[in-house]
Amino acid sequence: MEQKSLKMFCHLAQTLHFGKTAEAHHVSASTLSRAIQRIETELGCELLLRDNRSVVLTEAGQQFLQFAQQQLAQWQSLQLALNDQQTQLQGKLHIFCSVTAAYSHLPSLLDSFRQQHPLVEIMLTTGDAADAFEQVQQQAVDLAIAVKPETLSRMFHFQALAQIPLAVIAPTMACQVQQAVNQSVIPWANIPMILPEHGVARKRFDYWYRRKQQGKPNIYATVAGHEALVSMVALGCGVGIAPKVVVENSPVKDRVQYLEGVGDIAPFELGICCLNQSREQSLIQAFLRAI
Amino acid sequence: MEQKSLKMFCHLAQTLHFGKTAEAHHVSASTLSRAIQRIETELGCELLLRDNRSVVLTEAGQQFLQFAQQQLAQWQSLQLALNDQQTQLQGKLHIFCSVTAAYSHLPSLLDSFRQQHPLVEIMLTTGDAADAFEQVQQQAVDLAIAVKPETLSRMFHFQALAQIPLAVIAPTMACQVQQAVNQSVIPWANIPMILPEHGVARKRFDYWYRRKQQGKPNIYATVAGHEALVSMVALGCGVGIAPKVVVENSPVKDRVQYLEGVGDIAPFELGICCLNQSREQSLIQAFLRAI
DNA sequence: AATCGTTGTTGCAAATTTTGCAATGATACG
DNA sequence: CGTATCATTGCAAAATTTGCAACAACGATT
Repeated sequence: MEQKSLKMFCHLAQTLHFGKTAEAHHVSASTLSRAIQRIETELGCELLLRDNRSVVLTEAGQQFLQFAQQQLAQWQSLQLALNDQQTQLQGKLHIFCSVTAAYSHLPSLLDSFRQQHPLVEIMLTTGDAADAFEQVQQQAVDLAIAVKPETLSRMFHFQALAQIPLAVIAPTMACQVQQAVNQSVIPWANIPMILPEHGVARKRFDYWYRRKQQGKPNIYATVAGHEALVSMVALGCGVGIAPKVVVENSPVKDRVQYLEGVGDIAPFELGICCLNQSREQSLIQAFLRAI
Repeated sequence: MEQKSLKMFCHLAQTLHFGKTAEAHHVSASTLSRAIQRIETELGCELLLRDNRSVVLTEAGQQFLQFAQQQLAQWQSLQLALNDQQTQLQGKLHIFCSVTAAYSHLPSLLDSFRQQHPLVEIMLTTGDAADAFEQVQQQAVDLAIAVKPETLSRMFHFQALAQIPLAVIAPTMACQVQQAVNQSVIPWANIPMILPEHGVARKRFDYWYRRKQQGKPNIYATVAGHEALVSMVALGCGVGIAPKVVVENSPVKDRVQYLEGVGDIAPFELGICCLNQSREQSLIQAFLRAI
C-alpha cells in the first residue's frame, strides 16, 4: 500500500513528529520510520532531517510533499470520476451477522445502506458470533457485524456501532430457582447457572461471577447461542446471562425476569468488522461511511 | 510496489495479453492477473474485459490508463528533479566482489562508474564467491559481482556481464601427473584431481567428469578458492579446473598448462546481482545502467 | 463431435515482506 | 546525574505475495 506511505508522509510533514503521525495512522512508530526510510532510499535522498529532538523537512522533502499531495489528489479524483460514471455503486456485498446483532442493529443498518445504494446486492449470512471474524478472515464475507473480542488481530478493522447491555436473567415461573433468587441474600453457590459455552459472553460471565467471591458456580448447563440460553432459563433450569435484546425478542420473554442489583456486567461492544486490507474497496468504504 | 502494478497495467493495456505482459515484467501470469484484480476491487470497477479469447479495455480502464501514465510520469519527473538538484548522485555503495570477478571485470566496471558518478563512495569487499549472494541477501552489501548459480532465488536480480571460460590445468614440471596427462589416452581414473570444494565450480567439475564415464575420480584434494587450486596444480599435486582469468593472473602461471581437447566445460556466467527489492534505489539503478 | 492448444483464473504451500515489541542510543530537562 | 522523550534497529511473528499446478472456457483442428 504505497498510498498509505504517501498519506503518512503528508501527515508527518505537518506534525513533524513520528509518534503522533504513527498513532494517527494506527501503526507503530517503527513502521512509520521504516516507511519513510523506504521512500528515502528509493529516492536516493533524505526527505527529513531527524536530529533526535526535532524533525524538519529538507528541500527534497518539500518537493516530495508536493508530489505526494498531487498523487493522492489524482487518486481521489480518479475514484470520484469512476464512481460518478457508474452513477451508482453496484456489486455484491457479503455480510456476516451474528445472531445477537441481527436482532438489534442489522435492520437499521441495512435500511440506511440500501437507501443510499439501491443497486448493491446484499448477501447476508447469519451464524454464530464466534465465526464472524473467521468468516471475514477467510474472505468468505466482506463485512461482519459482531461483538468485539478482547483481543483483535491487527489484520482487522473494527468500527464500533453500539453497546449491547447484558443482563442476569432468572425464570418467573414458580420453581426452586425462582425461590432462591428471591431471597434477600442470594446464595449464588447453590443456584444452578446456565453458561454461554464460549466466546465473549463466557468471558463476561466468568468475570462477573468471580467478583462475587462465591467459589465455583453451580453449573447446570453450558449452551451455545444466546437464544437457547434464554429458553433454558425460561424453563426454570437456572440463572444465566444474556444480551437484553435477545431477551426482548425472545418468544419466552414473559417467562424470564431481570435480576437487578446483582453486579454490573460490561456490555458487548457491537461493531462492524472487515479486513484492514479491504478498507480501500469502494463498496466497503461506502458501507462503513453509510453507517 | 504499487508502482510496478501501474507499469504492468500500462503494458497490458497495450498488448492486451496477460501472458506477454507477465513475461515482459518477469512475473508469472497469475501474479499479473492478481495485481489487476487488486486494482479492480480497490477501484470497485472492472478495468479489462477478459472473455477468454481476447482482452479489451473498458471505459474505466481507459481512464485508469491515463491516470496510471500520469502517476508514473510524475514519479519520473520527481526523480529527475531531485537528481538534478543534487547535481550528482552521491552516497555510499557497498559492493561485494568474488575473487574471480575481481581479476576479470571489476576494474573496468568501477572505472566507468566512478567516471560517471565521482561523488559516490564505493566500499568494496572481496571474498569467497559462494558468499556473494548471502551478503546481498543480508543487505550487508548493495551489489555483488559474482558467478550465477544454477538456481537463483527470485529474490535476486541478476544481470549478466560476461562469460568466464574455465580450463582444465595440469602442472608443467616433470612429475607423475605431468607424464600421465601426456599420454595419448589419458587414464582419468588414475590421475589425482584437485577439486573446488563447493560452489558453482564444483558443479561444473562434477558434470565435466561424469561425462568421461571413468568411474569415480581420484581425488587428491579439495580446495576452497581458485587461486589455491591453481597453486596446488602448479606444485604437481594433480589436475584441476579453474577459470582462465585466475590462471592468467596467477604468479605460478608458467608452471601450469592448459589441457586441450579434454571435453568442454560450460563457462561461468559472471554478472552483477542485487535484491530485486533494491532495484528502485537510485544509486543501484545508476550502477546497473552504468555497466 | 472429440481432442488439442491457448489463455486467464484459482487453491495452496512456500517465499518474501512488513510489522510491532523490546532494547538502544542520543539528547533535553529537572 | 538521573529521568523522560523520541527516533531507530534487531528480531521473531504475522501478513502478504508469488509461482506452480490444476482448472475452466473456448476456438481450432482432426
